[in-house]
Amino acid sequence: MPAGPDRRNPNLSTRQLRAFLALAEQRSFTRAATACHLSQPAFSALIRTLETELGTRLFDRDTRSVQLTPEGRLFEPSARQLIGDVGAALSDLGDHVEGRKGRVHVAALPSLAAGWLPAIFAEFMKSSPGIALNLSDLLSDPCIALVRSGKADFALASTGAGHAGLSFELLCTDRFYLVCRKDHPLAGEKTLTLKKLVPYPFIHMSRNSSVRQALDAALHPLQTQTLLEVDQLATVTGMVEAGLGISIVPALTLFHFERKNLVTRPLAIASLTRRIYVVRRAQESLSVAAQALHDLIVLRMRG
Amino acid sequence: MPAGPDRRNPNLSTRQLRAFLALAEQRSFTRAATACHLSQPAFSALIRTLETELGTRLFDRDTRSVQLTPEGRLFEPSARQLIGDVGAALSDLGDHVEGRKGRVHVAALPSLAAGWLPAIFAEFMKSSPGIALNLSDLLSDPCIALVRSGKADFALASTGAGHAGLSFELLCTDRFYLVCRKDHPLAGEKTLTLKKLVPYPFIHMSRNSSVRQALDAALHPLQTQTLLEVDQLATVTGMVEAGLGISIVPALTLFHFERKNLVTRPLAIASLTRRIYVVRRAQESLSVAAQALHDLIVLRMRG
DNA sequence: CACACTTACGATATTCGTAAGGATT
DNA sequence: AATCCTTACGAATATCGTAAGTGTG
Repeated sequence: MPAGPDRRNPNLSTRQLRAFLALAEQRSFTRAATACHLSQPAFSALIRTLETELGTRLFDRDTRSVQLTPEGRLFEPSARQLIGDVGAALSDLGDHVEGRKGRVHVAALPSLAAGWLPAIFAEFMKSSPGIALNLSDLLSDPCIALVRSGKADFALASTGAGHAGLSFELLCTDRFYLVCRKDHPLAGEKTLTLKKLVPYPFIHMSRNSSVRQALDAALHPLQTQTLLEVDQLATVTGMVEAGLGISIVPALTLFHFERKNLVTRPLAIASLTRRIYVVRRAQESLSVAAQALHDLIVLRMRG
Repeated sequence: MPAGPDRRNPNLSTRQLRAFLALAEQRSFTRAATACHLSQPAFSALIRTLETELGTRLFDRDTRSVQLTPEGRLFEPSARQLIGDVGAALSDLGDHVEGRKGRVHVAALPSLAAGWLPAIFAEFMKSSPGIALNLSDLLSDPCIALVRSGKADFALASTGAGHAGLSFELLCTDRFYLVCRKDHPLAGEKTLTLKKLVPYPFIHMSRNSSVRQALDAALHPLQTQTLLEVDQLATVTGMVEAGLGISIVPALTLFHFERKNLVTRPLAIASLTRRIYVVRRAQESLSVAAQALHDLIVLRMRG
């Protein structure tokens, strides 16, 4: 027995709908076939197949006239609507694929969000004006949580514990700098070692910040003389500028400390680094827009 | 050069959309292929073709996991909506094709609309409860005009002038009857000839009615003694019953005259007939619902 | 007999399922 | 080793275009 069209799951194609609409408009197989870039018999077969699948004649035709049946007239607005909806969906998808539309949600450490990302965001927004950007400036763990939950496309963070299902790509290794007042004794030291710094009062970031964690790991087992722990780098700036103490911060945060009365000096200590990772969900590709921003970030960082 | 997918007119099929949705739900090529009644490699090719046509990867897959890409997630609601819309359109069309939905607009002569059609309409409405009926009870010319303009599906009328583009199918030949009071001299006549009728005062339908036109054509060149011309058959009934005169009416209108004081007697005069036609647009099929009503009308008239 | 849709038919392209391959756990 | 997706490939199917057929004005 020949397999007839499945009335429950008919296989309808946009070609058939376009052919149907072309014929409804042209009222001529020959002209409609031309419009569809098909030979007339092939076009005729296309219509016949559609009619078979729908289970009804759609056109009354003889050699002299072609016109819609009542059922054809009933179907025409549906077909027009469907073709329009398909076109809209495909156009929207195309816009996203080609970077004209989109949204990227980035989670980034505050130390990156304030100083280093703005220029990149500005560049990206200029080259991709249709793409909306979203930035969550949070500590490392909340950043990673946003990625895990799917709310953020990727994060720029230091790694905490092991995270199954996430991939970590090393973006850069951030070296640390001493920050102190120009009139501080250390400002003129020739070579800076940890031992020389430890005696002075420190202004620290709080212990849950990635800056502090990297620093503590590097200093261990040395103990610093902690004068104050604060949450914001800008507060560190103010405290150091007021002469309350010194601090050690990563290179990417130095823009906070480019001030008249302050000195920043690199610490040539190999172990004293902070690793910044691009964190994303493993086995899941980035959206076109997110990939583009990711690529720009990597390019500007490494290039 | 291989013909790539036309980004402007992509050929998208419901099978592809259903496959996409099945895979998005099942997150497994094997299970989704089974759900789509396809071998797994064939299903895989179907997805690959769809991705090629859309110009983007829709799923991230490896041996361990299958999940939507961001673009796939963007497309999913569209696909779901499209499949739903297609299903709704096809279901609606199917309802019409199978007679569960529909509307039929009939135009019919008043002489048919009052006496003969109601029983047929009642029968049709009972057997096809989902189909809405519309009846325009008008004189022949307006009936035909409704058909020509597309407002009515078909008409039951006598033919007027020649009408290009319309088809006339003889439904029945209506014989004429004398109508008079029981106490009228003609009520007891053995054989009725036109000559015997002519001397009596007549109650006539107005000249633009099909009843009158058929009658005049048959009587010619005889002249009747016209007492009164009225527009409604019911008025004829009243006038004849009041003893003002006699009348000649077609068989299909006799239900108006089934009254205690009246007599109806067939006129065995071959030329005295009225032809009732089914009038419809040539080269245009009737809707399923209209065809069903048409068939019932013909069956009940001729069967 | 001219025009327009349908049917016939061989050629081409697509799609199918089975079987083998490759990657991951 | 087991599982799952991809690739390979011959077979079945569908679709195409050319050419002949058919019916109507």
